[in-house]
Amino acid sequence: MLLSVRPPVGIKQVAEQAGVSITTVSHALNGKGRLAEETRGRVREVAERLGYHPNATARNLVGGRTGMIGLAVAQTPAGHFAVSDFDYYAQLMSAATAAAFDQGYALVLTSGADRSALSRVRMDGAIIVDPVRDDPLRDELDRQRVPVVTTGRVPFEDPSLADDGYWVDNDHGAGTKAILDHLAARGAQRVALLTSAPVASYAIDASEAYRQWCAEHGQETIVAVARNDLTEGSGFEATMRLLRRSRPPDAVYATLDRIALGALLAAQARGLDVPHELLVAGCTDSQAGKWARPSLTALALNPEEIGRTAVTMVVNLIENDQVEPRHVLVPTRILSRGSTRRPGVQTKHRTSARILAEPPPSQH
Amino acid sequence: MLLSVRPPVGIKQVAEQAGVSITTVSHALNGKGRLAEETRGRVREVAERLGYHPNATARNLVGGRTGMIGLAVAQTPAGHFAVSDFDYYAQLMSAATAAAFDQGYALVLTSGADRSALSRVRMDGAIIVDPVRDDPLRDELDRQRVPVVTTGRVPFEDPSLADDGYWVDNDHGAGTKAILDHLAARGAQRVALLTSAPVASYAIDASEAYRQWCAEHGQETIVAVARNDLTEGSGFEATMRLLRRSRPPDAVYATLDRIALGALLAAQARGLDVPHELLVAGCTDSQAGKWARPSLTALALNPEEIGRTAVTMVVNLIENDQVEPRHVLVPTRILSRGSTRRPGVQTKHRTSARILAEPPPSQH
DNA sequence: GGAGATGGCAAAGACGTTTTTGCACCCTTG
DNA sequence: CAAGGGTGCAAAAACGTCTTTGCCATCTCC
Repeated sequence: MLLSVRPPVGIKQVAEQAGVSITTVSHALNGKGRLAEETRGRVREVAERLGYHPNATARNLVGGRTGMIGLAVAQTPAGHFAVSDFDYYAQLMSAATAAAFDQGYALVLTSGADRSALSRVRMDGAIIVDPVRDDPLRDELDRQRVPVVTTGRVPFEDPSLADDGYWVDNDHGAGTKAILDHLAARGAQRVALLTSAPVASYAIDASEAYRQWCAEHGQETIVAVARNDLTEGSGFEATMRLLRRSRPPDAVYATLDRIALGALLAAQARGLDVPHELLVAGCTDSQAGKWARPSLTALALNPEEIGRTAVTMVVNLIENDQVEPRHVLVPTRILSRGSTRRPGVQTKHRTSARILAEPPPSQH
Repeated sequence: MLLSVRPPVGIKQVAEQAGVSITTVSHALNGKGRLAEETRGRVREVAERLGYHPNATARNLVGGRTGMIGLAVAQTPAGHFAVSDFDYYAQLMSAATAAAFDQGYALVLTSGADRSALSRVRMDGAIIVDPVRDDPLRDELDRQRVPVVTTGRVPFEDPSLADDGYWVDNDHGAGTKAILDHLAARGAQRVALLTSAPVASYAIDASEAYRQWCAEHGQETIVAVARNDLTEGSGFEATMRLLRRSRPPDAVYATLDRIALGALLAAQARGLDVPHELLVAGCTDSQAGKWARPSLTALALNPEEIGRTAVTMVVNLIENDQVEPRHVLVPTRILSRGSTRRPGVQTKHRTSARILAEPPPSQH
């Protein structure tokens, strides 16, 4: 193989070859200025022939924009999750990537824990997934006036404080009540809530909605908080605690699919048949839930829509310095599956959440 | 809210505040030049106080590096997959992100189909996952002398042509033979191969290994190629074709987990008990496979290791302009689960693939 | 006490674009 | 035919940093 030290082809080389100035090249290629159409064509052709691509860095330097949107993946005080742990994140990211690309941006993955991310990569905007309070990256972004959209809200301990930043979130309040109704419609008398530590807004919303729903329905609140690792194991353990009570629940709603799957395992370990002796439902659809036996009824969160919306919002903030509305609620829907399937129960449409039937097996 | 138009703090502002020249600031902050330690400290302190972060774009322009590694996600002629479709991709990406971050780089997601990606974002190197032939992005990267590492090799129709680029891949040959041995050890007499169109190297490797194994074991080759969408539906359909044969197979190995899951559905539809009447195994571990009933025996590919290795290789190429070895094979291992569990069968260790038992339920 | 070595710093150039400014030229119009 | 306006293009400035060059002062040594 020849060690050809080919000098990089820049705007200068194109100008030389085309016999024009670099201004003309820039104008011709960017459709600016006043140029003869013939000149434009010629320059374009030379650029093509030379395989010229403008240096993105230089372009960014003068333009002040980088065309990059940071995506800070989830983290908790207990460490940060691998994206692969939850279908939710993967789907959100996948949709966000496509949406960003369509709008002329690229997504750059960054760690939410590391504020140095900003001095490595200049981003025009950022999306923070499931933000926690006092996120150092968020602080840094704010200081640098980099627009931020969060998916899920910053959880405040005082619920009267609302997150007035830009965010897109599910309507977890309505969704939670819908799935509690779903369980009640199938005969649940004592629905327990299986939740995680309130480090993310969805956990807080779900708890709040659960309490309200119980008050409205005159039901005792039965709550178990799963260990922070949020695995099937922690769901298993928390459910076992519930089932050992003197008056155990007859239905369980978990705020995370992996925890709900742990609940299925716990029911199995206790010899309880799901759905006949215990109803189980989870939040967030997942492949695992689809394939579990019984398959897991889930509150689907539509992470693709959330990812797309977040990208659109942050792009608007970048390009127009504003976006309306500041907050977007994405509807949830209930995927009714085996873990809540009881004969002769008609589905009730009680909330805005759409109720969908399970897809046919071959589609799964 | 006050509309404070705060001017961005640059090296100039720091120099002013510290009463020195910008050269001195740059030298102080980067540990270059000959400066009094006291001066360095003072400058550093002023920079900290002002919240100064060097502009990454300008720094890149002069340095010629961007600190970014492109990750081109999978694509096929039939369109590109969502990353979320396969746990494999999500795990690879997740591990690659962490590895890149550890080594001072950030991962930028890009579409493999779009060669314009390069003029948007300048990347120091790129990782292309499951490359196809004549990838336009790859061509463009080569032209621009951007180092590329692929995970999986570029599939050549002529097997005598090897991909001499830089790649990291599983040892699909050894892995395939190991899992075929696994099936044979459980009584399979007629193992069928369920594969996808040979657009990726793993499909080619698996087919080749399968043919060799059949020749060595005097078994007829039984091959079905699944539709290109690579869903459970295509696996279902392809398996049904196999099962309708006059002499149907008694075991099926699928080169993708979703196809294997489709095979489980097909067996169910035909009333065949898995594993007693039909053995099923798939390539690639997934949550769905873990939770399917019976749970799916899988050839685990260790995508995290692949992602990490690819990042390390490309970083070496960027920083040292070379890397040894040019090719890395990551071992596979067999996750033996319900879909191949038959009583009284001892596991045989016949290849380098490690055979692991299924984790306990609560760990899943 | 002068020559050389060393320390501290400022000025200027470079990175590769985009954008602004300005100069010619040609055409129209009264 | 001159004034005004449009057209085509080149030169230069700007983006924010790092790096090189070189000047000046101070020290060290004989």
